[in-house]
Amino acid sequence: MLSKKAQYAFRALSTLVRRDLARRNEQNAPESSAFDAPTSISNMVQIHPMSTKFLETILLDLKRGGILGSKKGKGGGYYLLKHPDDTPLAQVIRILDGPIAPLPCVSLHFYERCHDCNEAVCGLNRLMAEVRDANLAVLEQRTLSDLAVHPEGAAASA
Amino acid sequence: MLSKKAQYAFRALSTLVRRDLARRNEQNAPESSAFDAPTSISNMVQIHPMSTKFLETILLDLKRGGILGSKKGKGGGYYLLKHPDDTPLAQVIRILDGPIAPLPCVSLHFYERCHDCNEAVCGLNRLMAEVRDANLAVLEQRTLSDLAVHPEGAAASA
DNA sequence: TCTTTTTCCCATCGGATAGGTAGGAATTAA
DNA sequence: TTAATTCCTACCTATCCGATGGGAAAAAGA
Repeated sequence: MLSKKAQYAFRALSTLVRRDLARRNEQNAPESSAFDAPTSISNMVQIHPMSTKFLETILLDLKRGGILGSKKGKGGGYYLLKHPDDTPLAQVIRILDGPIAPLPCVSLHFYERCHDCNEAVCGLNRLMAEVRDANLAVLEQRTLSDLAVHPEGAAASA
Repeated sequence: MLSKKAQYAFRALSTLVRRDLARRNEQNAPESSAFDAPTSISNMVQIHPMSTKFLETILLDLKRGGILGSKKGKGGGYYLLKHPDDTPLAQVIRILDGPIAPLPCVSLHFYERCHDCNEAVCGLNRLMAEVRDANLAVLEQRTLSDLAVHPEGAAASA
């Protein structure tokens, strides 16, 4: 299960993505994220109500994780460092929740040796690697852009 | 990530599966699990070293979950209620760790409404349902039998 | 009947983690 | 100078994870 951190992160990111895509559209500037339109925490909380302080720590994590940039002071806030298409959901989850794999011994980014089994012949290892791959097939393919897409062109936000 | 409970469960189950399959093979009795060959906790711990007391609670969970049967007293122990082919890994995980889905609002067996989003238009909901399906494609298909299979006919256990 | 071996049940416990809060320093724009 | 913002450190509380202890109940064998 995703932690609250990851869930809130996706909420906040969906706001940033929608703004980012809208700006690109109106400015007809498909390349490189601009640094001029940061969104403040208080702004994000207005759109998706949640604890301001908690969101603060989450956005800091996303910044340290290389997904967001920030601008301090009046008019400051956070912005996407890359095009939404270029940040897979897997990256967000790894930053906030750690490993995606169901076992440390099959994790790609957080590997830890399994001390009481031989990985080459361990049935569980092999099966959980399958599960990991099934997850990654979705989470590395889907990106922040997909967060903002609504199937039937519905208007409400989420 | 799987809990230790689930990991230990799979270890213990792999012992039961191997015994079960071996017995079926030598007795040439393909139908219905026999009730005459229970394996005790102390026996399982000898094969896969772990806390006896902890394994006790795990096996009790598996029994309540409908996977194992038990026999008390001298010569007693636990045994599979069904053919190993007929217990998907998903069932084991649900008993010990709860939901497989990454969010309660996309869980099939542990569904909980998502109070601050409209599921019909929530981008995250839709994406996490994809993740859930990718997981289930493996975990409902693979069974206890797959736990006991070693790819290259290696001899060591795991 | 008595003893041994087992499952079964209930209570507890220490440490870690999740989720969230508090207070203030540093930076920036107006 | 002031107001708005990010940034940083520390803390807090409740829950859960992993594990243990002490028996009661059942069954088999001597």
